[in-house]
Amino acid sequence: MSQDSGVTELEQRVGYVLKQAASALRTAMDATLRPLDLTVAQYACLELIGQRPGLSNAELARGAFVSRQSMNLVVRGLQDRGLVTRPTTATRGRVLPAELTAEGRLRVRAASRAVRRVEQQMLSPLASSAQQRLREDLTDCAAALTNGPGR
Amino acid sequence: MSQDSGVTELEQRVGYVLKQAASALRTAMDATLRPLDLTVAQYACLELIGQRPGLSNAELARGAFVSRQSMNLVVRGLQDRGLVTRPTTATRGRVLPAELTAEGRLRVRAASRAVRRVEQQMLSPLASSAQQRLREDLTDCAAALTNGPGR
DNA sequence: CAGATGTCAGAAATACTGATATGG
DNA sequence: CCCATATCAGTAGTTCTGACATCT
Repeated sequence: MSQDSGVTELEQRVGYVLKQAASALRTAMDATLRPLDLTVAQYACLELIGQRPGLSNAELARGAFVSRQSMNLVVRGLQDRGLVTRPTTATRGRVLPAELTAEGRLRVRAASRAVRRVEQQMLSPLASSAQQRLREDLTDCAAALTNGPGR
Repeated sequence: MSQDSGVTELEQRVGYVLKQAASALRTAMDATLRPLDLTVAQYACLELIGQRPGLSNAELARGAFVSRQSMNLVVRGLQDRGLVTRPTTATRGRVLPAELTAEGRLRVRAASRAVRRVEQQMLSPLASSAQQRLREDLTDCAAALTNGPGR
């Protein structure tokens, strides 16, 4: 390591390794969820609804990092498959809070177990303390980009 | 924190925070590169060619985590803008190795500086040693998913 | 022959933009 | 009035799938 002259190997760039890890995780999740007839977006939607019942479509979209339009299609598909219910009329304001059906709860439990296995495989080279630290550091990094540009 | 019964908060899931960080980085890079008239895919392509001249289109695609078809469109666009050159006939096999033009080198240098600032902002809450550790851990995590499922 | 590559075409999912309407 | 929401429509960029030819 000479003097950090500004030339950084691609594999040493945080952005690159972050993208690499996220891409690998995405591929692994796709493969794991395919036998369960769920896409990653559908799984994320189900998991969100299961953990925070009553979320609006816009909140689901933000939580799953997709557009409102895409999430709208996802929720409709899950409704058609009987995994999600949404009231037809708004009880408060314009929000139509989504909830899991009984089958939806079964499905998300199975999917969650499968995804958890993938996450554990990804974390397998790290010690338990390093795993926890990784979660915290990634959270801090995301917050540093979202909140504090000039603030 | 009671007993870790298998119910994990969404914000504690590695997959979620990883996606969160990657998504925030993507958004920040988009905003940073827009004034330079570059998309993230175009920047990744230029950076790859700059650091490893002579890469084939398929190698570029793998390196940028996109499909060969998408990378093909990206390279063509960069060729039309005079940032990239590719021989019309293959000198060896079927590969048409891409290289940066003089203007391409200028453009990628400016873009690289801008992206590096974003990366530094993302890493700002972390100490120097923690930054290096994060890079290594992410690399290990990606490798754990790519290489070693059952093999 | 197997394997990697470059290329083309169609289908599908997603995102972006703009517009409209409703409710706080 | 301002803002967030839900929804619809059109456009565009990306991926996936399959296919074919070329070269090692």
